[in-house]
Formats: sequence, structure tokens, C-alpha cells
Amino acid sequence: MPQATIYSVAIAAGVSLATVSRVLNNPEKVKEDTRERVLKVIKELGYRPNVIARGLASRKTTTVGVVISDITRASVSEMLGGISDIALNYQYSIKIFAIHEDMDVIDSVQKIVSEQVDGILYLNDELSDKRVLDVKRILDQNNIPYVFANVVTEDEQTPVVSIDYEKAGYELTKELISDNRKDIYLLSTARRYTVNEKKEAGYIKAMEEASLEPKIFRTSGDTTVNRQHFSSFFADKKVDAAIGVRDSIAVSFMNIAVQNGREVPKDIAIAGFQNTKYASLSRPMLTSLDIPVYDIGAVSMRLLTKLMNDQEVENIRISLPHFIVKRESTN
Amino acid sequence: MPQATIYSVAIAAGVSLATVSRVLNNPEKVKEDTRERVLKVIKELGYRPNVIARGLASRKTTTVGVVISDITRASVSEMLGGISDIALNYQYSIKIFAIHEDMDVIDSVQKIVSEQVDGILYLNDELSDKRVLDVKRILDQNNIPYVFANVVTEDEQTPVVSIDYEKAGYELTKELISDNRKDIYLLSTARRYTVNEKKEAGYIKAMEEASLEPKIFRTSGDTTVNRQHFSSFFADKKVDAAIGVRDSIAVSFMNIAVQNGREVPKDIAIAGFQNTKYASLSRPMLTSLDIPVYDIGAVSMRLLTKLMNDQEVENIRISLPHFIVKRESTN
DNA sequence: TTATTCATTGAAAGCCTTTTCATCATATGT
DNA sequence: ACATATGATGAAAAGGCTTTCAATGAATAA
Repeated sequence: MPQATIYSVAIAAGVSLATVSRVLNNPEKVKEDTRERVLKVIKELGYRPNVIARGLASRKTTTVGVVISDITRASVSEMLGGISDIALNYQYSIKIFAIHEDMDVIDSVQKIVSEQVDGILYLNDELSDKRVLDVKRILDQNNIPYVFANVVTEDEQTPVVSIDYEKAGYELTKELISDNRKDIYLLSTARRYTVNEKKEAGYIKAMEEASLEPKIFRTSGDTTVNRQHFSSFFADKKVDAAIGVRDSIAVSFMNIAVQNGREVPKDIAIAGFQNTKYASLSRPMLTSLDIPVYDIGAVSMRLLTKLMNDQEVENIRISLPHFIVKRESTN
Repeated sequence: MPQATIYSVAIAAGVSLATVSRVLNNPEKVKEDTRERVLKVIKELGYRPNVIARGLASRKTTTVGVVISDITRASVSEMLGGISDIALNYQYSIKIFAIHEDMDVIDSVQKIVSEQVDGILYLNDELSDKRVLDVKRILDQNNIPYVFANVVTEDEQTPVVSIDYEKAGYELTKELISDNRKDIYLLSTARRYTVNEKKEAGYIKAMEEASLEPKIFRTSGDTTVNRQHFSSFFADKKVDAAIGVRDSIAVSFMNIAVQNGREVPKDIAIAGFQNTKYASLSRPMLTSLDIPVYDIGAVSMRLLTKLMNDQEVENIRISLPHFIVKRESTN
């Protein structure tokens, strides 16, 4: 038995297809008893409108595209959780577009546009400001709403949901300074990300304000290769505090510090960013700057729904609050 | 300027739309010079076929639906990574369907069917055997190919990609037994998952074979609430080894053991499942049974592409190899 | 030379909806 | 009672593509 179509429903209910369509999309426009009759038939036949045909006819797919670089990163999947919950609320489906570094940005965006999504959520903290504007231009041309999530960009016209990473870096550094730490290192990544650059800027600002020398130590983002890197660190450097731009970096640093005979937090205070599960599974447990990743996802999806439905939006640049979760690795 | 359609391309190239369509889908069927002419126009106009219209006409959407319970779990996002890489290779798009516990299984599957995906990947290790058969039945009725990934089911007719969790549990337990441990606990979840039940079965089998008493300690899956739970554990129980059904459980147990004055692995040997990043970020680093989560995703997606294209498949029940990664938490 | 095959192309139907417009019956106002 | 507004419905076009079938001309075979 083939799937029931709107046509077979119409025949079975003795009405035209227009009426069936109205029952589904504008129920108030059809008389109560016919509406009930149609609904009954729909149920009996197990009819479900074909979303593809609907998409073609209405030019709305109730689908949003989510553009992601590395889906396996914890922050990304957490954000997806927020996105997916809100999407469910507003009846949107989500289509994932994983883009790789070697792909042409313009080309990949064009491809997504041709998939006829109603809106696009761009999650990619590795995007340079120039790239953001490229993407923006294409989407504007095609008149398709979008929101950048967890992306840093100066442009005032770009809808973006993020946190103030510079302020976060500043506050976390101040926290350690107020504990009278002097040789505070920032453990950052060799690869330059826009968000990490903001964290660095905040760190540098706090250090300079306190007349301390900023010291940034760059490692691979891959914690498994950091071991030798960090081990040599303790041989020749004076250090009484460290901030990892990610929890995983902070935790691996902490483990090696302890193995090199340092006591945490007595000899070295350590803090991380993101407040992931790593932070509470470390020993001692890690102080970390909480970034509301789930909320970033949820809020950006909500903002996107407004943009897609031409609703009034007071503010297209949303900065979510962050806070420091103090645990055992600092005083 | 509106998006170019196949129609505008046809006019500009002085051919019929059928020819343009052929250039895109069956290039060998059109003469070389017209093909080139059409391709040139396509490029000039920046034409991209509308996938919705194509989907309606061809009844193929080149989209697969991925059904997920909790997207934020590390194993799920890792699997998605594998899925997405293979999907990219074979030019499929991915649509995510997050289903919540309180949703009706039948109803949610019906909904996905109406979205006209070409195939479905079901990732949900919390599915009971009965549910699996429910899902299977509906999809068979609608003649839509599917693969279950990381799901335990006995049914011989169900395409499934997973690992042999019972054997894995057995081997990991044997490993500790061979180190002459006697009081080996299995730290499992209060909620019964099919995959955890398999791990438990393997553990019990190994223990009984060695004439040791199996002891299963159930906790919440949420590691933050396990602290008191585990603390009381050390007050009254004799224990020289423990296996966590997840790395996170093993690591949190280990931290508390150390804080209770036990030395790892001297007093207690500890091992986990999954070999996540938690395992290498703990101190000492955790021995863990590696589950090739990325591969499970990739292989199941590959299997699905074969099923969708009616290709010959030798084996629809694939069991991927696992192995023990020995680290510092065991001898 | 004539008949037959083959390669190339175009016309048009079909995929399943939404949506505009027209139609008809009924209700409202005067 | 008549003109007009209103509500409920249906007919048909539109959305952009694929695919079948037919038509054309050229190439091959007899």
C-alpha cells in the first residue's frame, strides 16, 4: 500500500485537495464538520504530508542548516543539544553541514543555499572576520536568514550569539592576580582561533594593568602530544599559575605539574575555560570559566526563528553571561 | 536577481530543460559540444539545482535521517563524525532527529518517514529489543533502508553495526583476574541500557568462570552525584579492582579512591570503557577498553549507502573489533 | 538505394503540495 | 425584498525538477 497523498484523502473525504490542505494549514478557514470529517480520514489513512512537495510549493522547508567544522568537539555537540531542543519546539528540522578546512568557504555556502534551508546557523569559531563577511554576503544575496553562534566578529550588522571572551580572559586572570600570583602563564593553541585571540587579549590586558609580564605558551590543541611539551616547561620556567584556553589543556598541564612534584594549588594555581566534564573529573577539581554552550546554541536558534519569521528583534548581537566556577585548583 | 533555474539555463544555452537535466545527471547521454555549452552557461549563471524540486521529481532526496537520543554524549558526537565524513564522500546530506524519552517511538518514526529521507541511521543504545522491532516494522512497511548503530539486538534480519559488548566485558574482567585481583566490582548505571547489560553479562561470565563473586554497584550515570555514593563505598567494602561501564564513572571512582588513601593501581586496579579523552586526562591515566565509535558511525553509514542503492551486501550484522588500551591504572 | 539502427534532442507528463481566484450559498443591512 | 458582504469550497496554476516517449537526422547494413 503506497503512502496516502493529499489526493487520496480528498477523495475519501469527498472534498477537494484545497480543503484538505486548508485543514492542515489554516484550519479556521474550514467549517467545523468538514474539518472533522477530513481529520478523521487523515487519521484512518495515516496520511502525513510530504514535506518535500510542501517545500516546493510553499518555498519553506522548515529546515535549518547548521554549519559545523568539527562535530566531535564537546562544545559543538553541547551547542547542538541546545539548537536541537529549540528546533523541536518550533518544529524545525535540522540539517548538518560539516565543512572541512580544505573546502572553499564560498562554494560550501553556495551548496547549502541550494539545499533550500529556511535559515542557517553557523558554528565555527575558527572563522576569520573576513570569512564571516564572505559568508554573510552570499546569504544576504540569497535572502536567507542566519545567525553566527560562538563566533567573534566586529561587524555590527551580523547576528551573533556569543560570550565576551575578552572580558572572560580578563576576569579569570584578575582572579589569579588577586591571589597574589605573579608568574601566570596562558596556555594557548598554536593555531590561531579568533576566540582564543580574544581570551589572550583579555589576559594580556589584566597582566599589564597589574604590571606583570604576559607569557603565552603555545601548544598543540591535541593534549596527547603535550606531555613532552609541558615536561620541558617545568625544567626551566618559573611559574606559579596557569590558565588553559581549554579545560583539557589545563587538566593535562595540571597532571604533569603534579608529576613534577608541584602541589596544586599551593605551588601552582590552575584554571581552565569552558567548564566541561573534564574540569570536575580532574584531581584536584579544576577551577574553570563557565561558558554556557548549550545556551549559546539555544539562544541562537531562537534568534534564528525570529529572523526567519520576520519578527521584531531588538538586538541581533547577543552576549551571554559567563562566570567563574571556583574549585580546588585555585585558592 | 532571482536564483537561476533549470529553465533559465535551458534558454540561455538554447536547449530544452531535458538536456540540461541530462547534462547534470546523465552527462554521457548528451553530445560533447552541447554538454560543454550547457556547463558553461551553468557556471556563468551560478546555477545550482534546487534539491527540493529534484527530490520531488526523483523521489530521492540524497538525505539520510540520523536518529539520536542524547546528542551531547561524547560517543554520539564521535559517531556523528564518522557518519558525516562518509556522508560527505557519498554526497548525502544529514538530517538530525533528536528524540526524547517521552516521545512515542512509533509516532516519531512516522514523522521521520514523512520527511522523505532516503535512509535512516538509528543511534540509540537505550532501545529495547521490542522497540527495535517496532521501528524496523514501520521502516520496512515504508520500504526505507535503515541501519542501527551501536545497538544491541538479537534479531538476525536487522542491519546493525556494533561491537561485541559481552566479549568486551568478559575480556576486560579477565584482564584484572589475571592480575590476581579478587574483589572486582563492576560500576554500572542504575538505568538499564541494553549495551550495559551486555557488559554486565560478560563480567559475570568471567567472574563465575574464575569462581569469584560478581558484584555490581549501580550509580547514577551523572558523575557529579556519585561522590557521596562512592565515598560510602570505601567505608564498608573490600575491593581491589573496579571496572566502570564508562570512562567517566571509572575516573570519578578513581579520584575518590585516591582521596580515600588508596593507591592506584597498587591497592586498586581500575579500568573503563570507551577509551575517551577522560581516560588519558586522568591521573594515573586510565586503562580502558577502546570502542571504535568513529568507525561504528562510518561503517554503518557506508552500509546504509549500499542498502539505499540496492548493492549486494554480504553481511548486515557487523561487529567491529575492540581492544584494551593498557595505561597506568592497572598493572 | 532502401531499410534499419543509433545517437541526440525536445515535448510533455508527473512528483505532491500550496495558494490564488472564482463560485456559490448564506447571512447581513437597509 | 434587494443589494451587498461574508464564509466555505473547488478548480487550476504554480513550484523546479526528472523521466518517458516520440521525433529527428545521421550512420550503418543489406
